Amino acid sequence: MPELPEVETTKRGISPYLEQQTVERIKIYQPSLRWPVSDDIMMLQGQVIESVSRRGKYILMQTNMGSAVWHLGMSGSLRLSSPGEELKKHDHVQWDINNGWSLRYHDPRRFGCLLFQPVGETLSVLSHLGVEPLTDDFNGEYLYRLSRKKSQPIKVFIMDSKIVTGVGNIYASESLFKAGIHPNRSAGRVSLERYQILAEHIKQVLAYSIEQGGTTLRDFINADGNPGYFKQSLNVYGKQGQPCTSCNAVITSKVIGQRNSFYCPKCQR
DNA sequence: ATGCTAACCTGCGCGC
DNA sequence: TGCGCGCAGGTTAGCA
Repeated sequence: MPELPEVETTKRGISPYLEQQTVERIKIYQPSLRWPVSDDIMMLQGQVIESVSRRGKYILMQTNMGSAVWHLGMSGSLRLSSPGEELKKHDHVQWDINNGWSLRYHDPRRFGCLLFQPVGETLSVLSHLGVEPLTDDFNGEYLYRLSRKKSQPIKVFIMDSKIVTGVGNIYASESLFKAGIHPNRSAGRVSLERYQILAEHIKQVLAYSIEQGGTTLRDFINADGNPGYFKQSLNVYGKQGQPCTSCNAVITSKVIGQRNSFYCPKCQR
């Protein structure tokens, strides 16, 4: 489920119920996530959540005793539950909040994580991240500069979190389609002009999806977590065998950098 | 330094 | 209905 827009939507949905509230109790039902949930996380019990923020696809909850760093992996979700709600299969972590709500982490595949970050430290998973795609630091010049002499496919390049964080498999395919760039083209052989166009499309597609996700915010607490908002605006993702919306050529799928990739062989060069 | 692969897991949909 | 297979929105560690 989670690409950057879903993570941002989650953050916006839960933060009003968490910020300036006290974490009364933390329950770990399944510590075996991508990395084991450290006992240190228990230090956050009794602490006030000063802020909830997002970095790439990570959600950070800051207190005076340190921060929780969450990642939703492929199948994770963070949502609020009310006291009576029974625990579901794959609910791995629960934080009881002093306002009566509980924060639940649910993740069938357990590719996500909950890490403890001490005050004054930055975990390596965060310190290695590249720029945020929705800031001015992310632009065509930036991509052009970092891609020189890189022979890897451009799709792999823009999905590299050390370069730019938060561009997942769906939006990589979609933005390359909009920019008319073949996903297999060498990153080092794309012009500045085309990188400028690509950067704009990445920003647009992410911002648009966040906007769409925002429409489900009002029922976020009880949301089943699958708004499906992006489905109708997809041009190539999952559309192999179907005609291109622009030129009618057949959309192709191909594994690039271990991930299935979708593109129009005619529009994208 | 850089680049590629394997690995972590469960659920779902499809073909037989 | 049931079973086996392939595939899935992510990302790091580790090896070549």
